[in-house]
Amino acid sequence: MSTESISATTSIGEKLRELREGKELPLRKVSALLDIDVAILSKMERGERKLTKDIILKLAGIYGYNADELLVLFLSDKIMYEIQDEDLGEKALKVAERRVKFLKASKQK
Amino acid sequence: MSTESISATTSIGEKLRELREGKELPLRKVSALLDIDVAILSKMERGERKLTKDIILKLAGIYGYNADELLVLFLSDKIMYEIQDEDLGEKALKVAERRVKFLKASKQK
DNA sequence: TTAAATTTGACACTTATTGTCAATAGAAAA
DNA sequence: TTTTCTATTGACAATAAGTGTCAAATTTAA
Repeated sequence: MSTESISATTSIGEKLRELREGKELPLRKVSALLDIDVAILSKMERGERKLTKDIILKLAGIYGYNADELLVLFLSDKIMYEIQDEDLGEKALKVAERRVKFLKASKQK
Repeated sequence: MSTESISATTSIGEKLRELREGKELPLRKVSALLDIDVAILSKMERGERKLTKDIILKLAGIYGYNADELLVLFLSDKIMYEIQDEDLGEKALKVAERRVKFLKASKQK
């Protein structure tokens, strides 16, 4: 999966809302499928409640959308939250990349 | 500040411990300067308690060490925590980078 | 205006995080 | 070894943060 197609401006919540509206499904129906309160799903789509990997995977199934792309968006949201308005955010991302690559290289033996 | 010199294997806690031991300062003295319990500082260095930006800045002052480098390490630790063992971590980092760059470009007008 | 959909806020509940402290363990010096 | 300094551990209560549930209020569409 490439990441180039993923928007730089859309959060995971917004994306999920777009997908739901694209399928013309009301919160009511989707929340029933997920077996959660309609208020919670509403808040998740608007970023007021935390999403979980589990919910994302279920929604990918419901909307017939690529799960990995949603998970990448989800993870990048969490990353964005950590670096927020920090000036050093970009540098921290570069260091994290180096560390991830290092870990990956360490694991494959 | 460049990030190339920052280790891919050292966490912020380990780094702070190295710095403290390099200066041969006991936890007791440093925690007194920070006005926190010695147990908390011990746990922070070993990653059992969360560090804060505030503490990091104070420690940079105490150890006479570059604050930005420590903050980058601190932020990258938090990022690493979010992506943990996720296969998609690296892709999420790339998306986050694009988003940060986009935000930066939006702000400068 | 009705009806459906969504949002909002209050609530009780659980879980996480916090600072404080004392006991334990470890290391180094005497 | 005994003493002393240092560091770690775990328990505790207090606070903060996150959770699901619900009903009322608002918005949207028919």
